[in-house]
Amino acid sequence: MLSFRILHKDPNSLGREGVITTSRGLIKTPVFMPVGTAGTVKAVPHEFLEEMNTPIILGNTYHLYLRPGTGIIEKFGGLHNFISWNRPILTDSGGFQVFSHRKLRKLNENGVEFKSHLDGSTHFLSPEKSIEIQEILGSDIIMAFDECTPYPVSKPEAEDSMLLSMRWAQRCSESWKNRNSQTLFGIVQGGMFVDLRKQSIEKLEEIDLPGMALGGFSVGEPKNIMYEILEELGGYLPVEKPHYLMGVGTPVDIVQSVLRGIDMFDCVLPTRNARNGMLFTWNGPVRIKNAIHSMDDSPLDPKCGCPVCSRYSRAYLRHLFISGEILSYTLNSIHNLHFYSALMAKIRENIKAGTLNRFSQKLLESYQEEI
RNA sequence: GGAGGGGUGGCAGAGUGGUCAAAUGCAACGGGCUGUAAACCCGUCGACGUUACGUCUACGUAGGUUCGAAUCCUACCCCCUCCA
Repeated sequence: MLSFRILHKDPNSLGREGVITTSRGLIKTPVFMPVGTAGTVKAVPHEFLEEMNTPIILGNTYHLYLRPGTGIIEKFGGLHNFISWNRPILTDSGGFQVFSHRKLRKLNENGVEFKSHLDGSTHFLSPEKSIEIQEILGSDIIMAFDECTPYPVSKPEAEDSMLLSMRWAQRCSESWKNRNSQTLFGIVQGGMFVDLRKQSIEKLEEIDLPGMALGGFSVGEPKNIMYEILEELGGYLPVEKPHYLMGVGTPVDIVQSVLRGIDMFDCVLPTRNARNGMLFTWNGPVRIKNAIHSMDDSPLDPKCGCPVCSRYSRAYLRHLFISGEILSYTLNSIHNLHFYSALMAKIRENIKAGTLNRFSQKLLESYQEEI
């Protein structure tokens, strides 16, 4: 069971501040959900996620199904018990792997045959199978199995793909059994075509799932296309349901999307970039391996209250990264996730205060991006 | 004292007459990463000219052979191994 309540609306935009209630805890929105594909937010112990008030993390159906396999997770009574995380979990359906592993799979009306990237074995994922796996995982929010459309695609291709995803969403809904303990979100597709996207929203509204996700963005399209489409879709999404923009994004992407009515985000960026030495600060990105930091005894971000910034110098963080020390990945990830967590808290405060536009402007200056 | 092996770009290490400003790895420097096949990937890396490209200086030192030398010859300097 999941309920969504909007507490405040930004007077100057479609931004909303609210709360999602699940049986495993509250989720203040707008929220950023760290990605923990294989049952771990890479390099970060759960304790740190809890300390920085991470309300919910992601898991991935495809990856967990391949390894460790549903048998093991079922024996533990679900993913929460297996990984020892008792806050909410959202699992992606495997739809993103239809995109990211597109050279290793064959798609037909019934579903997708994947050739495992681990051992070459073949596995068939259908809407029903994805839901069945997600029921075994026991995640609080489960996602419809969709085809994440690549970019670029022609309009007919985008339409076919969207209609397929909508038929699959219907099948997901029909096979969704644990309606009391798990909540199913539908996923809007339609490539970069606004009319297809609107059509997709309408079809999902007919199925009437409790949450509305937008998929198929940040797949290589030019920077501003997504903002423009969100702009058009903002007023079109069902107001009373949470809006989840999948796989997005940069700090600027997130604020820009909140302004256009998005409530939920996930992205590998803070964790992957952390492991690759790119750190987010309130003054913009820092590439910690750059020579300029080699003697710098100041903290990564003096405005950041995270355990890393309160204790370690830039010079030390650089040394750890350059040396390939394991601790580097952990400290960098903790910092970046803390930054994202603080970013979302600020976004919520600014919605309450009606100052989200000003906040957005400030962030743009730090990240020197153009809208 | 005798016998043998070797000195190549920051390091390791290929190359043994022209296609060599010199493979490859590491280091260094810069960049990328958006529902995670990512502790990954890409670029630069002798100097000078913005770049295509050109010029110059370079494979221990000094000479030589050759149209042409990191590669062949001579001398010298240094290092390593084995034997006494």
